[in-house]
Amino acid sequence: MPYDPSAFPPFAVTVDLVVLTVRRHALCALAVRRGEPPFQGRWALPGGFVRADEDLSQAAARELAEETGLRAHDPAVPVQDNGAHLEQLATYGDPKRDPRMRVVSVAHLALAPDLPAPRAGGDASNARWAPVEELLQQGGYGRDGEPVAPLAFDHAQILADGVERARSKIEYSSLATAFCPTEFTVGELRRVYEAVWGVALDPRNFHRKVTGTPGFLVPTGGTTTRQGGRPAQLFRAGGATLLNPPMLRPEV
Amino acid sequence: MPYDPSAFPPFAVTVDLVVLTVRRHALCALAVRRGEPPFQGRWALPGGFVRADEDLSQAAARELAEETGLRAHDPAVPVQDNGAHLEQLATYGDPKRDPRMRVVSVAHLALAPDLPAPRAGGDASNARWAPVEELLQQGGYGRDGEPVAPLAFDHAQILADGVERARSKIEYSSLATAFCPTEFTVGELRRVYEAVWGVALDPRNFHRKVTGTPGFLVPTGGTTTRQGGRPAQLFRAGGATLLNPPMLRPEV
DNA sequence: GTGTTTATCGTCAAGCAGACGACTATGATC
DNA sequence: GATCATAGTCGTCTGCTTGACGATAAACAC
Repeated sequence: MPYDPSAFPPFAVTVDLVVLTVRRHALCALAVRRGEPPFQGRWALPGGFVRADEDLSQAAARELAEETGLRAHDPAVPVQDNGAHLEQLATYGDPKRDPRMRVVSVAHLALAPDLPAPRAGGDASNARWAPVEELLQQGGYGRDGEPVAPLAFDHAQILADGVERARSKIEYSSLATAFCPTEFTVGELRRVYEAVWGVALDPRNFHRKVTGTPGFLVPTGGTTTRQGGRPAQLFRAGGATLLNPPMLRPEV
Repeated sequence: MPYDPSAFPPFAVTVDLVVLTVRRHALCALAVRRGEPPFQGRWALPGGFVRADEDLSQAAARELAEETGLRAHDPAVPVQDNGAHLEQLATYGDPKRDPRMRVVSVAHLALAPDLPAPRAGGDASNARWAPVEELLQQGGYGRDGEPVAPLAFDHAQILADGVERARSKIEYSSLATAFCPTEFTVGELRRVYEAVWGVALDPRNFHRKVTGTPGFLVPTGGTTTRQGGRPAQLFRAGGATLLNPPMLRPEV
């Protein structure tokens, strides 16, 4: 099969972002309102076209910065400051997923600590953090009683895949610390697990597990009472990125 | 940002396949020899352009069938007959990964039982099963003393990612059975784990683990002596696709 | 002070994994 | 046919991890 430029059809390639954070004990995702057809006025995942000279991860990092101001982190470096974790999720290329043309979307997953309200081109009403269950329920009613339209395109599927990736990955990695600020307490980390998994964990067993895993948490020496109650030790994420044996998600 | 068709550059989209199998106690991958530039004469992963009306998974299944004659399996259905397991691996889109043009490749991972020698357009010399360490070593010498050229494009990276995916996924899923024929013995399944992980496992503990996990293996009633020694029970893969608690890979 | 909240340490029993002994049922070899 | 080599299968024991849960500690609110 010789090289024949007419032998392949042209595609548009985009990146879509599943940006997750934990707000008020709930796992939330960033959604933006579409300003033009198709799906005008509907909520969608942030994303955009990959530029001609851009790598996929560069495009994802650029979109993330444009939407949230977050800098993406080199995955090889442990999570520090307020950089977000960013990784490729999966690629979606159904021929009919975009009615305009053939679009292949390389979805990425970003995990970020709780952030100020998002901006989308400076317009706050066109971007928001929404609980993932609210975004994923099809045709129900949101917390404010307003009817909820499903996400545009196949973004509900992409979001569901991203949430599932996050849920399973915090089992065996230190990724949950990406949802926390630089310094955090064991209790704050536990509340992240509880929000992402939607379960309640035993504070004593959780404390034993995370403090007993070498290299997972590094004490900073400080303490805080920002959660109330007895002062809690502050930690930073340690160098260990793999949790072995994994944190066990309680069976449903 | 209004819809502007000139706002995005056209891409070529391909699928590349990491097809793994276990032959003679070694994890092997399917490689094809390139017939045209660039990288003419070098080994590469099989793959090809996605057609205009084709989904990504369809394109991957088509390429797999063209190269091996294998039918891909619906992932929702437990592995049966000689269908191969096929799943999306990751997408590679470095602007310079193909010197001819901008190509985004959606790599897929296929796991197959040991197969007869492959064919590439009917020409056996242009397709082969090669041990993955042989394909991944850069500029060394193969088992026959012949110098080994690295794989074309970024295929060494893709292969390495696919191998790592397979290695980690058999820990917590029943995916290792995809390397086995329909009916297999506990020892044969153990040799799959040993080949994929490159370690030796205790036959007694392995037997206890896999036969003690409900729904993982279903006895067919038959026995075989094809491995020599005492006759062994034959099993089929059970409905359980998740292995909990996981099979522990011995630490390096 | 009393109560509430959160953090942290300890105890105990059940389950699982790793190490390894013992026995079984074939084919191969003498 | 006896012996050996090979592979499969069943048990035992020990140590580690988990899940359930009691107890104590250190802050704040009243």
